[in-house]
Amino acid sequence: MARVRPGLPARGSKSGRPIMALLDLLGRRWALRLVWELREGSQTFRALQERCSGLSPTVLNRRLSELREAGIIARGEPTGYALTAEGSELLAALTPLRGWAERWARRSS
Amino acid sequence: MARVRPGLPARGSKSGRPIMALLDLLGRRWALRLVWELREGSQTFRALQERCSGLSPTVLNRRLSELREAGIIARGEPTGYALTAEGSELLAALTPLRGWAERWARRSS
DNA sequence: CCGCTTGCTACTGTTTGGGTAGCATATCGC
DNA sequence: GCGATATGCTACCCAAACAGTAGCAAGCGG
Repeated sequence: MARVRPGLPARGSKSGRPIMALLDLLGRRWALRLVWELREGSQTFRALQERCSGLSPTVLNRRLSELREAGIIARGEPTGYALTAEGSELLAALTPLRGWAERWARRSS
Repeated sequence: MARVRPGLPARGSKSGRPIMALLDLLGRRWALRLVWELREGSQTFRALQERCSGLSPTVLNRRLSELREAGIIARGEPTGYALTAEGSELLAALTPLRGWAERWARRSS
């Protein structure tokens, strides 16, 4: 399942530095996007699929498993998936990206 | 070459919202890591390869092309690659991740 | 010329992801 | 009970992405 934990060496880093593990985990397809799509609360498996334009359930389930094992997301109540407290902090650390992306759009238009 | 520009619809988003294009671009393997590895200045092609534990030149060149086309990195002087001004701002928007990753490591140990 | 570094491409396999179908469970109305 | 619907999820097979290795052309120092 290609576990990703901050203590384990990440793909491309034998040091085990947490930031490398994180960049590895978030650098997998749809991982960043999934965290982003959960910003407004819990979503069901199928809702996540639709928001990511029908990504295959295989990959969705794999990413969900990895992110759950990393403690970033968890099962929602009574259904679906949601960010954990840690996941919410990660999302907060990610929000500067939105501002940057908007400036980027203005500059390159 | 799978161009990524903020105006173009990203994989999985027909809206063309810049954040989606960015999450798509940075969600490709090694992309986040490459931006990170350039944080302390220009690096040669082969230096980047080593820092990412020998990722294949095929992929490295593809990521570099994509990131260059997106205006995030550029050719260094006289050799190598470096972050552009925009790229440096992106890196700045990414730095909160390091703090999060360190807390993450402490919590899950 | 020789040796070294530069960025980069070609080739061949393995890994990852995409696309579709379908299952088992639960919940609702009836 | 019954069907209808929604849930999370798995199996299967094929395409795309990536890894691993070799090697090339250009530039520079000697």
